[in-house]
Amino acid sequence: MNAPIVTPALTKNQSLVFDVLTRADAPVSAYTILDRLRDHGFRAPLQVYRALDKLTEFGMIHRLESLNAFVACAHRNSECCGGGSGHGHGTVAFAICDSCGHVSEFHDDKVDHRLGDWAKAKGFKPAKTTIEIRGLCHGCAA
Amino acid sequence: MNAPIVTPALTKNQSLVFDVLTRADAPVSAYTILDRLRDHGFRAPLQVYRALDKLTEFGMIHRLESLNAFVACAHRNSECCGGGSGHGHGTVAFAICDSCGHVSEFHDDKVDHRLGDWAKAKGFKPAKTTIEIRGLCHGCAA
DNA sequence: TGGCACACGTTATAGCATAACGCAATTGAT
DNA sequence: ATCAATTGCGTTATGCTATAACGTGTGCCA
Repeated sequence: MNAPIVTPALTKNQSLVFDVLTRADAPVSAYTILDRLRDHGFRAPLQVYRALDKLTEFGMIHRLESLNAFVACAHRNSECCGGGSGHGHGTVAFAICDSCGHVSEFHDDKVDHRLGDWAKAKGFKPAKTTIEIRGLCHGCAA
Repeated sequence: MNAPIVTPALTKNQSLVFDVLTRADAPVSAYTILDRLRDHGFRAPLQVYRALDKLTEFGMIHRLESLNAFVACAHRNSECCGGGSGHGHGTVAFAICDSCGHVSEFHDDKVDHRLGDWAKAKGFKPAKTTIEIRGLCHGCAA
């Protein structure tokens, strides 16, 4: 059932954007990505957004809705997030430190099932689920 | 003019904004609220945002992060969402129909505890948790 | 070799949110 | 009463986030 997780061949722009995200230790906004890629020829937001769209579609990055920013998927190589077709496992949750910006990505089957059960009971067809916990990480809560 | 519902005494602007949200059958953006209140003297986004901030603080409305829009709290009169001080029950989740825009607000203790347990295990101190399921409601999924 | 799909580049515009200033009304302790 | 602190209000200006609409180039393959 598992097609090997073929990382699709990325275009130049997609690689550049993905690189910025993998190097970052915190979420990065689209416009910050743009600024960091000006030296590589990026001039307009659309160049960034188009790459972000594709990378999201590939399941290689995530958008943090409460931040309007993006992170590389933490579950490298495992069938974490699923791409366009055969989704990996379900929803991913994020714990975001409001102080240092660090993001922990995790998955919880029980939460997933619980929300799925609610949807089933209501006849709601989920397409994408967002779970984001804002707060203070262990280090910053000290 | 309609007298506002009970709850904390609202200022005029807060009442007007809250009214717009209670009348709406779908989430409303700040700028849409602004447009709907021009006849009542609203001229600038800040008038809306300031009211929204307060209403959020009072627990009377919710912000939908994945939509950049706002809804009135569905749990009228019960101490659902908690205000500045004594919080009502925990996190609220939303199911948002991408077709008709309808939003169902619900709460699930198990999900709440589960996420709480994760946080406790990691030493993460949650401040605000967002759970939003985008998809198609029963009627629209037909 | 013509049509298609897709990435790319550019300009312009739309939509969301806050900074910084000053004024007015309220409260509440002196 | 009066002053000071607080809070809400209004305005202008600005910044950040995202997409529309147009056209170009390239590779594929029927």
